Amino acid sequence: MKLYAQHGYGEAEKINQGLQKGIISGAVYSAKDITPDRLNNRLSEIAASSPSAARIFDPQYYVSLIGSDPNIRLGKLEEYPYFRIRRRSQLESNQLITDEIRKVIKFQISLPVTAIISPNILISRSFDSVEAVIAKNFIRQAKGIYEEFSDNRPLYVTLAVSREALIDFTELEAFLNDVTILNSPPDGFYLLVGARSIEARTDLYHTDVIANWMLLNYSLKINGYQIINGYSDLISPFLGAVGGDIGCTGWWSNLRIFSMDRFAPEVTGGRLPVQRYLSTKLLNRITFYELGALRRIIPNVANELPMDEKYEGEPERSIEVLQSWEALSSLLAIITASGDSYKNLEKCAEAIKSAEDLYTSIKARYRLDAKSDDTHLEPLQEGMNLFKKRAEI
DNA sequence: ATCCTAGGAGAGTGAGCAAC
DNA sequence: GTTGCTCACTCTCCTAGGAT
Repeated sequence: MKLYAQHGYGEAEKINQGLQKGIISGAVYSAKDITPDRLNNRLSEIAASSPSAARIFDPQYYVSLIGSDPNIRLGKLEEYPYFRIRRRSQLESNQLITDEIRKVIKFQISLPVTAIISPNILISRSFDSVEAVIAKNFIRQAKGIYEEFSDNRPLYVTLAVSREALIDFTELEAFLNDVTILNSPPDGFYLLVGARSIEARTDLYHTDVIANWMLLNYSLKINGYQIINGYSDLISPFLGAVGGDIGCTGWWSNLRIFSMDRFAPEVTGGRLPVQRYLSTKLLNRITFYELGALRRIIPNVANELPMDEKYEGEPERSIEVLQSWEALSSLLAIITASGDSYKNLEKCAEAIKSAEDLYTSIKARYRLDAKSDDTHLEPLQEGMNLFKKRAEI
């Protein structure tokens, strides 16, 4: 599995540096945080400086149904020619869906992207809902419309699902059956799993969410689709183990977990987050000062990768995401090396087991911050077991 | 234990200006 | 008219720590 940058507010040199260091192999740009003009320039710059890098654009069409709250934060999204606030009832018309897909694809055709992403809405409640019917329509029509443009780049269709909808296994199976018998299938999917909010860590670290997210990757792969997992962050290794092709993560917390919160009216101010260090051994992030303290008593916590030396004290802001990319890409390389799901899953199990052991030895000597603790391990373990049962591996 | 606000830094923006 | 620069300001991010 390869890693892409999930772009957001305040790009600066982060993506350039990630590509130069070879710790990411592409980037997914977000319409909200870049003007159409600048987007075009950035994509061209990357094409020139890193010709082999994947360059993709998420049109964020799913925001169209967010509602009419005047305070929603659309950022630059409104400057895009295809974007308009819609009501769900409008999308019950097949003709409108056709037109919308065409507009979004037409916009991307002129960009120096390496693949096209066709739009979709978010399935927020259930795979058995009006929204899901609309979403299936977006999926069915995409390839046919794309063929009008006689372009030869791969086409990915957005599939955005909330964790609530994903949890229902029976409905998920029925949905997968529909999607795997398409007349004109796309090359793959740009898969997003939405949490209710950015803070709730347990929202996605939940047995059924992990199991079914893995199952989506596994089933789609078996049916010949490529899968780009947007905002997958530390769950990527588990998705890559069972067939996911790409994982993505970015620098802010809203680029590591997908949530419509990103577009909701702003709540309050805040201060910059304490900088964290992604430990591949713990399958989690800890604060830079925890790393500093633990290094002396349990040196095993460090990844032994080049970026470690930037964490002697508090690192520069722009370093944090590079460290995340470096650590995650090395973890992905280890876990998904064999290309065989069964063997990869054994690697995952080993990783969880050694993380548990490491946490045990830390707990005896040091008290960790709540977000740095081991609560993610159990749902990962249980989710993986449930996945195996459901996929009959 | 939970809620809520203060507050700093980096990046983007646009006006103003100078050089060509 | 265009380009490139500075400067002051705005936007966006987020959590520590005081208040409840």
